[in-house]
Amino acid sequence: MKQTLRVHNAAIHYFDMVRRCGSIREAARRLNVASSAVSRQIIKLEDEIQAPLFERLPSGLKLTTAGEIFARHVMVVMQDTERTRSELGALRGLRSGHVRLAIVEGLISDLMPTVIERMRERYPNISTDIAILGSQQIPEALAKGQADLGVAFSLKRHADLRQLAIAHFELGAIMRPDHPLARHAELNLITCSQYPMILPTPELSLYQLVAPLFSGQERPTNGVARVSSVELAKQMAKRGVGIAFQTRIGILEELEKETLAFVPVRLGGPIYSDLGVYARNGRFLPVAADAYARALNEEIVARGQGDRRQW
Amino acid sequence: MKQTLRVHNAAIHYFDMVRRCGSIREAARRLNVASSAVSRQIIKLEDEIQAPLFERLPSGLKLTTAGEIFARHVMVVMQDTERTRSELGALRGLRSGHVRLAIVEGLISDLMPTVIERMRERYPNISTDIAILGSQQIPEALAKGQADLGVAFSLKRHADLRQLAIAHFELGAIMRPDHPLARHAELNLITCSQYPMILPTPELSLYQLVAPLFSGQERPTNGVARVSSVELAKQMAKRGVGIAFQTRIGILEELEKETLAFVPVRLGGPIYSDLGVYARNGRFLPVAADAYARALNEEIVARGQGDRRQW
DNA sequence: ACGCCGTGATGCCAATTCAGCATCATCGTG
DNA sequence: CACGATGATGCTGAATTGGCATCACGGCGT
Repeated sequence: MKQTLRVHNAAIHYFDMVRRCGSIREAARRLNVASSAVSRQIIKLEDEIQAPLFERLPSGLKLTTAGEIFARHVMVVMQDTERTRSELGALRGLRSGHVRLAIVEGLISDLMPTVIERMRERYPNISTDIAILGSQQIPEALAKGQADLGVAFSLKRHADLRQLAIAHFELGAIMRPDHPLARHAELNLITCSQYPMILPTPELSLYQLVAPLFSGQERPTNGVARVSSVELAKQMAKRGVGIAFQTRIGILEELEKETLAFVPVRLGGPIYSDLGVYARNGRFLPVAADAYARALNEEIVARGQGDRRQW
Repeated sequence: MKQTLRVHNAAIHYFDMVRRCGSIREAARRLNVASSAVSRQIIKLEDEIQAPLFERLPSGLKLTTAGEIFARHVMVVMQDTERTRSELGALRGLRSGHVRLAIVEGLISDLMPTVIERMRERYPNISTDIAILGSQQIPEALAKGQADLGVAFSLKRHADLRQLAIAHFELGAIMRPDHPLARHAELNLITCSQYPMILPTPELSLYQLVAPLFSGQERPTNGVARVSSVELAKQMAKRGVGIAFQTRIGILEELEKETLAFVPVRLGGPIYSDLGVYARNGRFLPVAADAYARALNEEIVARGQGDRRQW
C-alpha cells in the first residue's frame, strides 16, 4: 500500500521518522530496520550537510536549526512525491489517494457531509481523514504538513498559506422561531442584549466578530453562557436557552425545518465572516486533494453571499 | 563548487540531464560517468514508476506523459534543494548563491543597474545571470525552471506564477523637449497622430496598451516606424525621429538630463501598465533569490505610481 | 549507591547496489 | 553497403548498505 515511490534515498525517510519519533531506535523499529542503519544514515546526512541535524539529548533527539531547515526540505520532497504519485496514478486511470482535512467545528453539520457525499460519488477510491481543530490550529497543521487542506473562518493572511476559495457569510442571531425577535428583519446590539444570549469564547473565530458588539462592557449583562462550540450554541438556541450568534452555514438544516430562525445582526452595515479553503503555500496539490479543494469550493460558494474564486 | 548537497539519489540527476540532452550517452559524457550507469538508472526509475519515462526514438529520447510529470517533480526537488542549501549556507554566515533573472528589455537602462549595484553592495558573493526576454517568454522560463525570478510588464495572471511585487506605471508619449507637444500636460490620440510616431510591434507588451488607441485603423497614418525594442524607440525619439510611447521607468535618466520629455497619454483616464516581479508558484525561494526579490521590490515600488506589495 | 534498562555510536561481515568495460543489435547517413 | 552513433546488457570489481554484537553513557527505581 505505502509504496512510497522509492525514488528517493532511504536517508530522508529515516530522517523524517527520527524527527517524528525523537529517537533513532524507535524510528528503526517502525521502519523495520536495524538501528545502526538509521544511525549511520543520519550521520551521513550530517556529513553531507556539514552540520549536525539533531541535538543528542539524554531525553531524546531534538532538531537543530539546520535540522529544521532540512526538515522543511524533506517535507517539500515528500509532499511533492505524493503529488507525483497521485498524478501518475491518475494517468493510469485509478483516481485514488488520501486527503487529510483540517476543518473548524461549524462545518460538521452541513457542509462537510455534503462534500464528502459528493466526493464519494465522484471518486470512490479517495479516502479522507478529517480533523476538527480550532481556527488557530489550522494554519499550524498545514504548515507542519499534518493536513493537506484547511477550512476555516476569517484566517488572517499568512505567507505560508494559500487561499484556494473564499466566500462571505453574514453574521446573524439565531433563535427559536417563537422568540420575540425572530420576526425582525434585522437586529442591533441593544435589542439583542435585552434577551438572554449565548456568547462565544475567544477560541472561536466568531468571538472576533461578536466582541466588538459588546465593546466597553466586559461581561455582557444578559450573557447566560459562553461556549466554545458552535454546535453546542446551536443546540442551546434550539432548546430556547437564548439567542446565539452564527452565520447561516451551520444551521441550514434547521432553517429549512424551521426549528431555528436567523436574523442578520448589523452594526452600521452587515458583518461578514469569510470562510476559506487553504493549503500550504509552496506546494502543488495531489490530484485527490485538488479534487477535494474543488468540491469544497463549489459547496462553499453555493452557500456564500458574494462569492469569489481565486485559484 | 557544484556540491549539489548530494542528499538525493543520483538517478534523479541522471534523469534530469538525460531530459535536457535528449540522449543517454551525451548525458553520461557531461556527468562524467559511463553511459551504462545512466541507462540503468533510467531503467530503474521506470521500473519504480512502472511506466516508461522516455520514448526511445531513433532521433533521441523524448519525454512521455509520465516523464513530464516526473520531470516536474525533479524540478521541484532540485529547486528546493538549492533553497535548502542556500539557507544552510546563510546559517553559516556566507551569504552567497546564484540567481537567474529573466527581465524585459525596458529595464536595462535604469532599474536593473541600480538593483545590481545595490545587491553587490549588500551581498558581494551573490552571482547573477540576466536574460533579456520578451514578455511572453518570461512565464515560460520560470515554469521550466530556467530562471528564478522574472520581471515583466502586464503579465496576465497565471496559476503557475506567483507575484512578489507590483507597481503601476502610467503610459505616456516621449519626445524631445523641443517637440511641439512636449509642453502639454497630457495628450490624447488624435493630437499624437498628427505627428510622426514610433510604434511598438506586437511582441512588446506595450503593444497591448497602445493598440487600442489606434483601433479601427490597421496602420496608423503617421507611424514612421514599428520597432520591437523600447531602447531603440527611445534612441529614435531622442534623435527627433518622432514621438514614442513608454512608461517613465525606461527614461528616468533622460528626464533628469532633460534630453527627453514625458507627457501622459490619456484615454478617458490614465492608462497603466503593471510592472511585476514573479517567481514560479509552488516553491520556496533560495535566500539569494529572495534577497533579489526584495531589492527589486524596493526599487520598483520607489519608481511606481500607486504601489502594492503582496508577499 | 548501585544495578537495570534503554539510548546512540561503532567494528565487523555479508548482502546488495552501483559503475565501468566490452559487446551487441539497431538505425540513420553518406 | 559501410560507417558511426545510439541504447541495452552480461560481467566483474568497487562502493554502499544493512544486520549483529558490543561499548560507553545517562536516567530511574530499588
